[in-house]
Amino acid sequence: MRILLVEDDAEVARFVKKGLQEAGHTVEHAANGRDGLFLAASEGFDVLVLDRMLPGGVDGVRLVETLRGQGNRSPVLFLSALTAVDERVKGLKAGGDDYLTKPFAFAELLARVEALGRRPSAEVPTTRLKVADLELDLLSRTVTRAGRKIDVQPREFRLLEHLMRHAGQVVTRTMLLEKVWDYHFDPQTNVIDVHVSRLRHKLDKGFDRPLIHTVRNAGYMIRAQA
Amino acid sequence: MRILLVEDDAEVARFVKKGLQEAGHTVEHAANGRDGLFLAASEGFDVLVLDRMLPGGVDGVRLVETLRGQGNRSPVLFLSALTAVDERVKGLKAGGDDYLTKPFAFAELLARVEALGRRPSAEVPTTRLKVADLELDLLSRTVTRAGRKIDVQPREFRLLEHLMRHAGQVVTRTMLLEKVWDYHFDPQTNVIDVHVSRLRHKLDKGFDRPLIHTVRNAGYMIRAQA
DNA sequence: CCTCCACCAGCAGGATCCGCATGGGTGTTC
DNA sequence: GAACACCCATGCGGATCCTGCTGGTGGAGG
Repeated sequence: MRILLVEDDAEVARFVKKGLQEAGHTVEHAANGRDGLFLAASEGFDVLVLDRMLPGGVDGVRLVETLRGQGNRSPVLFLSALTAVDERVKGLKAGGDDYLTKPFAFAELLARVEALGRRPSAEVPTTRLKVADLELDLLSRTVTRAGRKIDVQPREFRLLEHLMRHAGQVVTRTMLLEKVWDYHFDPQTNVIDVHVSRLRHKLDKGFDRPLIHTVRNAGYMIRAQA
Repeated sequence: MRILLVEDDAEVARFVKKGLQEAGHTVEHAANGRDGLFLAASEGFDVLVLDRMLPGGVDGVRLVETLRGQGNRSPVLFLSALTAVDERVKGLKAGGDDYLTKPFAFAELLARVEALGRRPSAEVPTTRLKVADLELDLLSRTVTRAGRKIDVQPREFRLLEHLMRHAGQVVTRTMLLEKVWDYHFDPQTNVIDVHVSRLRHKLDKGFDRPLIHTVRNAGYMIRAQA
């Protein structure tokens, strides 16, 4: 399960991250709201664990509200030292799904995170993928960036879909050949390069922040951050 | 929102039920696990609020496990006097989605119940159309009849989609020209006839009950009945 | 029986799409 | 700094796929 932890207290963060990883999950950590928002918006996580109070403008509630405004429905668990009922209600009303107060037992945190992750897995067929301002609608087979429609060809669509389903992760050429081309061998040509190039041309042309990134000697990755 | 409350303590039950109703929800109440299970299994609720301890064999955890075993995924909030972390973890692991310990503030219960109800209600866009044993999956752009995959071309797909969206209703040629071909004039040819014919060939060939019906001097209609 | 409407097979034009090769650029290594 | 590996972009050619039209046939309705 891919989990995003946004927590400024380094000690708590280390503790939680370690525990979740030992339970077999993948954990990304951000130390402030701005970074957290960025990651949450650009990559797909199964669960977000947010500190309610965060340094630097963007606190937990603000973060959730922004995400929900963007149509992001990832389940959110708030972690907070604020025990007052009012605070908890505020967090839940803002779009949080659960609220756990510090100090907490790690076993309970884990159980709650897994409970949250369980739900959406009850297959809700994703109908649209989103990375930053780039959206891909599986139903209408439509791609838009910053609201503007972009025409892509079938193969390009499959390629982009695969990249977006693994946003934030490096996708190797071999994986692409398998999943997008159904090739189970090396075609000895640069088919992939060509299609990536064409996608780039259509998606990133005219935008200062490119979304498709090359990872030398590895493959490609799509995400917001440069 | 339809909420099922399973709680043996009459006082608590009255209090919770009243509060939820005042917040605009519909509440059914069962005083023991057996009744609760029966209601939950036979009617559709948006959220289940279960007492962890219940008289008479079927307690909260048992109830959830049974429901989950039946494929019921309704979100569950446990209400319990058992505050031990182990107990909470047990409830969550059994398939519960949240766990609130007594005594609790009603405002928090309400916020949590509404948080639980929020998730699945996020509008589920229709992703597949179905007429008799014919299915059309918008996501994978796939058509199957009686489980067997059928290849259709893009235009045929649009045609079929439009027919199925108006299953049981006559669809005129003019409507089809407008919606499927984006023609706003009469092409003076039998384009439609041809495509309908091709669809028929693919869909109804080999089945005794045809789905596509001609309505003379009117148009076409798709439906199960002959 | 006659007429009109609908059906279907075949055909051919066209457009789309895709993959390859080539030449240029950039980062890396020695 | 030179050689190398990796990656990028563009143009081209081919092949497939798709689509719409024609024209003859069948059947329903009057």
